[in-house]
Amino acid sequence: MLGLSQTCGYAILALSCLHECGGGWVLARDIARCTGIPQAYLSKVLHSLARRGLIVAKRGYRGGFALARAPDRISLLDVAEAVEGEQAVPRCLLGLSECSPERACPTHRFWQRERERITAELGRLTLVEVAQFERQDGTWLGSCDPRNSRHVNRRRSARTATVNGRSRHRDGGNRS
Amino acid sequence: MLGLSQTCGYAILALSCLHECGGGWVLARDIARCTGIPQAYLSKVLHSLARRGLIVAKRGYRGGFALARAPDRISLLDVAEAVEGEQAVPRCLLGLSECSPERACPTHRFWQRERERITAELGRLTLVEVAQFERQDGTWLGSCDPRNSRHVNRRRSARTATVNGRSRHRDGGNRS
DNA sequence: TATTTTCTTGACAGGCTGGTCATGATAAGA
DNA sequence: TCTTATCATGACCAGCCTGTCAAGAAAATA
Repeated sequence: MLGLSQTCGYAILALSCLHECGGGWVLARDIARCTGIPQAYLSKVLHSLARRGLIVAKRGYRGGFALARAPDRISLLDVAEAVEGEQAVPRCLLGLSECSPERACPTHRFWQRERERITAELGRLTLVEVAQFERQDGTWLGSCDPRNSRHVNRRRSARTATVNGRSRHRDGGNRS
Repeated sequence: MLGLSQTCGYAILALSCLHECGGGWVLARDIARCTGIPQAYLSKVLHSLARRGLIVAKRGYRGGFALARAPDRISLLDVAEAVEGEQAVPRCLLGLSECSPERACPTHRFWQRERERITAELGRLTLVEVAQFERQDGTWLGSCDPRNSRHVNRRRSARTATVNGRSRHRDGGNRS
């Protein structure tokens, strides 16, 4: 099947959800309800995004997740590589391990071009474009706003933890 | 991972190998040796290609496999759909089940265009183009000629069973 | 310090993909 | 009819992806 994994789709939905909240800690539970992703699985996806430094996590009372950097600096390619590893867009369309310019598969040249187009587009699309898309069309899948949830942290706490605006960038690093 | 399955790559290698033999029954064992595909697994791949009518199989002494129709009428898209089902190039890049024009994911429009390009190219590329590619570059992975193998059927038997030139088209149908 | 809240993480399960092995079915020829 | 060559197919396995569950660790607060 020629496509990214479902987990990658989940990751983009979750990040977009965090972006929509405009900074502040958002509970995994609320992201799950907002996006429809199974919560237990979402926890693992979020964890892998945190490990790759795309988001930061805070445990305990009034904890949650937040973007680790500005939304225009998180591309869909970043997400794909965080979730699926470096080879999210593989070199050989046919999945042949020893396909190279010297020893190529028949789709090699075509896929080389196409791969560049796809990689470039995934690199260009950031969470900002995703949000714009949503506003323009109103068709985005995860359009429920987690801030309207009864479980979400109060707005004032969202101001305290200004994650996007830099200030706690280095927090993402010191994890075991 | 954004790519077709390895099995699909196997299928294209195997079909190309059959085409290179220019008609006549080729043993699964020889295709396996020529392409490097594990023989037991190749058997299953060939079987699924036979079920979809891309090749014909003959059991018993001097049996083997042969293309069921002319090589320029077997596209890579045919192969992908035979092996991976109709949705070889899925509608949603992110694998989201409910992604549609009314309720879209952020990559929807981009992927719609890209999907058409890829599908068209896979539909255009047939076994003939694959063979041309091989001749031009000499880089094709499965370039060992199974006819040079000590196990292959004698050339005279290859003339007997002219599969490509029509004549036994209907054989593919009557299987339980 | 005890409690509550929340993320973390390991165990596990089901389905799919890639792969192996053994047995059965069938075709040709002696 | 017997033998041999060959494909067909079911059982099985390992690894990955998706998903669930539960116990553990950490942070805030009373």
